[in-house]
Amino acid sequence: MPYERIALATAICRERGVQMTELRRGILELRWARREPASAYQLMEALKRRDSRPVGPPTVYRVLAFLMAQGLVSKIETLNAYLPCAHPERDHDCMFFICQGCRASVEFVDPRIATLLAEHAAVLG
Amino acid sequence: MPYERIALATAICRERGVQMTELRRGILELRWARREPASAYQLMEALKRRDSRPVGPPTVYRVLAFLMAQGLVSKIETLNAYLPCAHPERDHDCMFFICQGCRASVEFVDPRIATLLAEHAAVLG
DNA sequence: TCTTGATATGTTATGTTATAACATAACAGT
DNA sequence: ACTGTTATGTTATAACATAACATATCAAGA
Repeated sequence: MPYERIALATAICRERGVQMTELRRGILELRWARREPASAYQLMEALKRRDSRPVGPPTVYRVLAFLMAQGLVSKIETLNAYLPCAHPERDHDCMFFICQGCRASVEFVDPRIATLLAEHAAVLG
Repeated sequence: MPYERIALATAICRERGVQMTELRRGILELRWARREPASAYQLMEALKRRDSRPVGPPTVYRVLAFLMAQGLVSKIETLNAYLPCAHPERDHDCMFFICQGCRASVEFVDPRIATLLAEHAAVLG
């Protein structure tokens, strides 16, 4: 299952003319490997453990920025942590619930909410 | 206008049996003085300039935590910054738009969104 | 008004998250 | 191979936040 996620992500990048590099794939794989949000520094540690290739914070943040730009991961601002995004192929206004007990996450999408937000935005400016 | 905000906040605290101290009032006033979100460290600087009373980060964060608990300010997670909350008397699921150009903020409330979120939460667990 | 327990603030140090600035490497098309 | 673009490495530091412990202030009863 994680493999299919990676294959899909790779295909999407190909189609968009951006590069799914080994580093980016590695971090995306790490992200799909666990269900809990992971911080940039946790991912940095995990990557070092897995590949014994040390990377610095800027590298990790750049990769996360790229993956977010492609809709492959989302940042959970309240946790300063990152989650993989289940539907990168669609334009995504996805939202997440995070269990306060076990930190597990569930993604969902509701266009009605986006519509309501857009209405407010239109009224307010 | 800001004065009324402070008076209302003070009354609310009184009613709830919690203390609206000088420090807390000072930070809340600073928050109402500007329309843009302000970070904890910016508030710390502003307070020092105004009162020439230096306070440390823990103090500021504690005051912000208190004000948030009372519904008097909200944290904008994407900015690590804080905004005063317009309706502390009501139980508040308020949301904000922040202008990416000028950083001005507008608060709004929409119970329909809260309802939709609650529905999803119920379905998902 | 003195004591006392609770609440609030001060202080020091450090932990955590994120980015600026600049150097090097890998890649894609010619 | 050459060259412009994209990606990554490296060093240092900025920005945000809290742990742990000390002191002060308040509120209410003896």
